[in-house]
Amino acid sequence: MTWQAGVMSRLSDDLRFRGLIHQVTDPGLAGRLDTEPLTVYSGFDPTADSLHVGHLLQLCTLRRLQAAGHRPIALAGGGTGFIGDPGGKSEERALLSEEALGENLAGIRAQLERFLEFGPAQGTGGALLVDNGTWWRPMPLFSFLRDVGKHFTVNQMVNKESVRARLDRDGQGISFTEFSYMLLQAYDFLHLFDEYGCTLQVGGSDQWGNITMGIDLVRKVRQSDVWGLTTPLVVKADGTKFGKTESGTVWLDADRTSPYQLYQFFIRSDDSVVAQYLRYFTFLPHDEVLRLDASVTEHPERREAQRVLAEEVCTLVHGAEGTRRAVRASAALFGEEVAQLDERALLDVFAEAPSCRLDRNRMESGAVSLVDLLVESGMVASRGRARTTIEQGGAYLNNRRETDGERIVTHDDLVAGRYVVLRRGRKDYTLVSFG
RNA sequence: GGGUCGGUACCCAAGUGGCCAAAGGGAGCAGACUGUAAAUCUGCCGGUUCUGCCUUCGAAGGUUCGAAUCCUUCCCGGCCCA
Repeated sequence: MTWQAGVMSRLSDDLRFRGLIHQVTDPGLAGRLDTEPLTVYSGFDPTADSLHVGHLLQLCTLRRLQAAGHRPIALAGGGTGFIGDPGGKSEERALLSEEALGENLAGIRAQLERFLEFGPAQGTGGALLVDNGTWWRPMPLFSFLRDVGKHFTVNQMVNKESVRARLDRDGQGISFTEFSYMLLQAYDFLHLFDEYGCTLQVGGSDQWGNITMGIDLVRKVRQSDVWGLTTPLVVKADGTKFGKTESGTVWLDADRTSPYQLYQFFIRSDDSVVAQYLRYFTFLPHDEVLRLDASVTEHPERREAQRVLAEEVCTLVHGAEGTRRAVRASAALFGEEVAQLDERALLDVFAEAPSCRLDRNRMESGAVSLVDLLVESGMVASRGRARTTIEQGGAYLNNRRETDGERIVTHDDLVAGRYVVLRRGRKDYTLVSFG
């Protein structure tokens, strides 16, 4: 990536416009971001083999920085992932096995590549992916205690919010291992400073304490100034944690959360947060963002901002083709005339939406009732629940409400010769395929 | 190690021999209203072959016609003492 002063000069304005700056360690940082290329890092803990939408803000922020000419380093915590960050959790974390960690790192690596341009060779301006396991594993305990531990007092460590929370909590402790986490993260910054000239760490607002410790360490040991920037905590309209639904985490891995499901997650965003999400998670020009803001105010029923948001994020994460299918599947399912759908549209739906296969012969012999369908497709947990749902009017076959639980599914119900669209409630669809 | 209080359904939390599949709240689900939004109101919220039957109140035994409730042992946690 080439150095473009013109692009970079607008970076701080862009970050401000998008509300991405929660805290900075130095008021002068904004100006610096606009005038000189920096190497910046953000850490990702490999607690699973996929990132989830909770990581989206950091991913997008690094991407913005890179687009403006800075060099991003994604730090995969192969070393710290062994330890566990005590912040944000009320309990001690289970340690990861070495194999699990390796798999997780591989999965995350692939996803990072969707957001950042990794250079052909390190040091040529492309993004870098580094694993802190490479320096932590060979680190002798004595070196750690002498070279890292010596620079911190337990007093300041104990005063960190993340530690306090654990100390104050009755019945919970914090292990020495997790207590050490902040030292590891602080040293990571020093290491990246030494190796790559990294002078900026960005992270979520919960990382503030860890980031400042790294800055202190670099200052003490190298007499150099480095900086930190935190982004706001993303919350849902009700103030709870972003990224979880009733059915669990929204992953960036298509095998865990399909493009359709990701698209649906964002299209359902509340009016009250969509403007914010648009700023955080898309790269649309400011005037387009403002236009969509107005659209929410003037014609909320069009859900234009939600549509654009969902499409943009889905494209970023899964690419144009996956998004096309997600949009098409959504249009098909949420449109009225399921019976009219052609095979091609159904295949898109089948590929994207939750689906299941049932035995055709069983259906042909008249042995599959609506209750069976609901239970066997996994949409409800028990036959009792299925009956309740049907009685309450929450069950639909091919988008037509059915109120008879014993209703038998016949081949007359099939769409395109083998499918049945099952729906529970307003927006929960499953495509059932016979044979 | 001693004392003491406690472990109830997804979470919080009542219940302290029968009227308990177990109050209440939250979460969740469905419906109405809508815009695949929010708010509100209504219903559901252990399973089932459903006026019954089965499984559940930390675990295992026991007392009793009958136990989430009483007894014994054990496991886990809070607090206090050592």
